[in-house]
Amino acid sequence: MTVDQSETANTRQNQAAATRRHLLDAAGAVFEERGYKAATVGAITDRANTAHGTFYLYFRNKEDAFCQVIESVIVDELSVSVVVPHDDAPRRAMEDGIRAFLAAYHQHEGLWRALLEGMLQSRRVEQMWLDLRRALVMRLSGTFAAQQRSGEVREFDPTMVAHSLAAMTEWSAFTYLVLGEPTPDQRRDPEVLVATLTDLWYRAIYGTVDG
Amino acid sequence: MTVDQSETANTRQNQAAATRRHLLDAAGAVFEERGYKAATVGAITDRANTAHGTFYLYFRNKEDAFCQVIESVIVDELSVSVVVPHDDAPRRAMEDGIRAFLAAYHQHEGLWRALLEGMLQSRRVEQMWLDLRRALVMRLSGTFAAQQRSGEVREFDPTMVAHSLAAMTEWSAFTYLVLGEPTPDQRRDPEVLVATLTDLWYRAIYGTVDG
Amino acid sequence: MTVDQSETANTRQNQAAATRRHLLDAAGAVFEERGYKAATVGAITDRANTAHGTFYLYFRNKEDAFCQVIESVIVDELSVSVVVPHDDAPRRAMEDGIRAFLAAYHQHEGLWRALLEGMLQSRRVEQMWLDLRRALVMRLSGTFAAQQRSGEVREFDPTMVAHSLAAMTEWSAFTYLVLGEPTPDQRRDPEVLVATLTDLWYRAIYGTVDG
Amino acid sequence: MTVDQSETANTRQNQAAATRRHLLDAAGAVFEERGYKAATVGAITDRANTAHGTFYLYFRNKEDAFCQVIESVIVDELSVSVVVPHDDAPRRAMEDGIRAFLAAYHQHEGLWRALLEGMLQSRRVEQMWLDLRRALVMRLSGTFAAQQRSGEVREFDPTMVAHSLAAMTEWSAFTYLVLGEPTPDQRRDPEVLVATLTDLWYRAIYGTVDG
DNA sequence: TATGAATGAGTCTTCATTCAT
DNA sequence: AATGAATGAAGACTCATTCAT
Repeated sequence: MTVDQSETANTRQNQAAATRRHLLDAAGAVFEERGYKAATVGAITDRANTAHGTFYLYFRNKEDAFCQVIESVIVDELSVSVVVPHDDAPRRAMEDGIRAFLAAYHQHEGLWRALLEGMLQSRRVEQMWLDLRRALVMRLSGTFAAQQRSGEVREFDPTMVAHSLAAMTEWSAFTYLVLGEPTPDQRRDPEVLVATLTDLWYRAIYGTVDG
Repeated sequence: MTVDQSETANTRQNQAAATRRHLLDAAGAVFEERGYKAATVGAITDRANTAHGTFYLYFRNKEDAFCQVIESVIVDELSVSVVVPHDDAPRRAMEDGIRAFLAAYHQHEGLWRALLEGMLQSRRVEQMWLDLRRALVMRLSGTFAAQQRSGEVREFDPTMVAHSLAAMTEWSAFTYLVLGEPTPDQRRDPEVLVATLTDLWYRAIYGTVDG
Repeated sequence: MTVDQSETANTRQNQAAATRRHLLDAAGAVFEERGYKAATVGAITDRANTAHGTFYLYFRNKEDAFCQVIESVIVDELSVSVVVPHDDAPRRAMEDGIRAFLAAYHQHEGLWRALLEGMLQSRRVEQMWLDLRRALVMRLSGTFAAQQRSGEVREFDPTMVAHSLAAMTEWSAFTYLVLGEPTPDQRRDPEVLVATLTDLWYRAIYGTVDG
Repeated sequence: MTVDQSETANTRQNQAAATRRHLLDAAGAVFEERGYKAATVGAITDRANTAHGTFYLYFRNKEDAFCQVIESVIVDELSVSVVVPHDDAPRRAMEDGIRAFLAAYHQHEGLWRALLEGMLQSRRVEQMWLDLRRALVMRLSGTFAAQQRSGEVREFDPTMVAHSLAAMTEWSAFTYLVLGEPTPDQRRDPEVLVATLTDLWYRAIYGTVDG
């Protein structure tokens, strides 16, 4: 292969990568705006300034494109939000983790909404979401178990508690940030939710019950 | 109006009521089985043994039918699960309320799933769901506020805590009962979730924090 | 059910039957003109003056429509061409059968062509065609076997001979009538083919070999 | 032109010839497996390990490639099967010719099927097929005419009989070998067909009719 | 009140072919 | 000679909704 061919190949690869990027960005924007079902391939290619058929050069179908969007957009950001407990400031660690998660959520509200919708309509999206969630819950559960072994926290079923706290966090975030609950008219302040959730998490793990 | 006419009218009204009932039942079953989007008017009228067009005599459209189904099926059952605190056994009251809610959920898993889906696709369904939810959260919030005034419980933002605990409960229920999380292979035992949630609720409201 | 309703129902049934007829006729014409693959649902509904969706009220899909066309158009006509041997004039009976078959072919040349094409592209069409053909071959084979038992004709494998004579007849007809072989420039005269085929059939069944 | 250039040119030519060969082989395999319409240019270039665009360096389009495949694969083999009558053993000569034809057919069943399909969808393929066929029929017809002039065989229209016997042979072969008729469940034995066809050919040409 | 035939907008997907490099 | 990214026309099929009877 001559240098010339190599350069040509490189140029083309870059072009292709750019096209893929345009499509992925366009797909992200369209899913964000319209949700899963209402997003159409036509809207994506229009926004990406490519021909309709070009879409199928990079994605098998809409489902595939959606999964790629989620993976490229959400998964990365979410990994930041892993709760890393500091021995000396457990509450602070929790708070940071929750804040990071809510920030990731806030960043792509429409996409989370679309993910929820897609999960209910596509087996593959559901699986992707479940895998994502299970990884988080299991990491959390492992942390709890370790803390139990070292006597830091009381006894409880680490998996069920991790599951429930995770549920509280995601669904609170969704209803509060995306849907504007529980008081629709007011301004959202993510910090209010951070404070509430951190408090509940902390009580759930470290708190004691009087009676 | 003669007696005869009146009787005829009555008969007609009864007929109509029966038809409406058939359609509502059929719609409930179809939404339960297929979800919101995948449910078709044809499937509903087939199951109800009515003509396709009859559907539009009783419902403005699919969205309307879904809302009526939800209202007739879910709302009633849900009202049972309102947490009514007894002064003497607050934990027991909580547990009963949570158990009732999970039971209602368990009863109509497919419908809850469809509700989630419909909420993400139809403004009106979203509104219905939000109204439903807000009523619950506000009732809960009011109870908390009252308990705070009487000194039974510590200080916290009653609305935010109600919102978050409700979120934990519904989303735990959905992921646990409908999606089979967090451990897909095991049998679901609602009581395990009841115990976990009750514990977390109780700690959230009545627990104290050591440090 | 009142008389009025019955009349209404009847009127609608007639309407529907008419629509179905229009679609079937249109489909026949379109398949005749364009062949199987090139025929489109749009072309059919355009010609039938119905909406696109109406097509799917009467046919599951294009394949289904084609099969219905073939069944309504070809099968009937073909049944006429069954060879009914008269004891006293076997050659005349053969000739009449062959002539009838060629006439049926001639009537719907494009449709036969489309049938051939559809058979190669759709499992269901292939099956329909094979069933049609096998019935003919087997009837013929049975006739030959009977004639052998009564000593009218020599010994040979009745099924294989029936198969081969049928093949000669259909493929001769196709290449001669539809494709214009073997001498493309001349006028087709079906009687020439009738004479040739009758002669070959007769020799195959009743002829003797000198050496 | 220097020697060096010439050698380079030669190398290039060989490369090109090799590429063409790869594409032709790949096309043959793909048409054989999938038929005419279902074969895609992409499948061919994939199998040939060339770029998609390279296909159009060697063929004007799919139609052209198919014709070239047919010409390179079928025409050669078919020329073997020409019936060459020996004066002393006419029946044996016929049998050998028929056997050779069936063998050629058997060798490339999928391709014959594709040829039939292509012929019905492309004017140019139809023309190629007709030319091929007409050459055979005319050669046969000429042979018959010569035999008639030398008094070896009876009087008949040599072209029509050649046309009909050819039709019997090809369509028998197709339905028997490719489609598995007339008795789908049994094993195919080409020799059974050879025997049947030879008998019918012989009777058609050399037989006499009693009455 | 009930019927059910008819509508037609809306989407996905495939693939032969082109062309700049 | 070879590449492979891009094109875009074409067609099947679904289904909520309407409306004449």
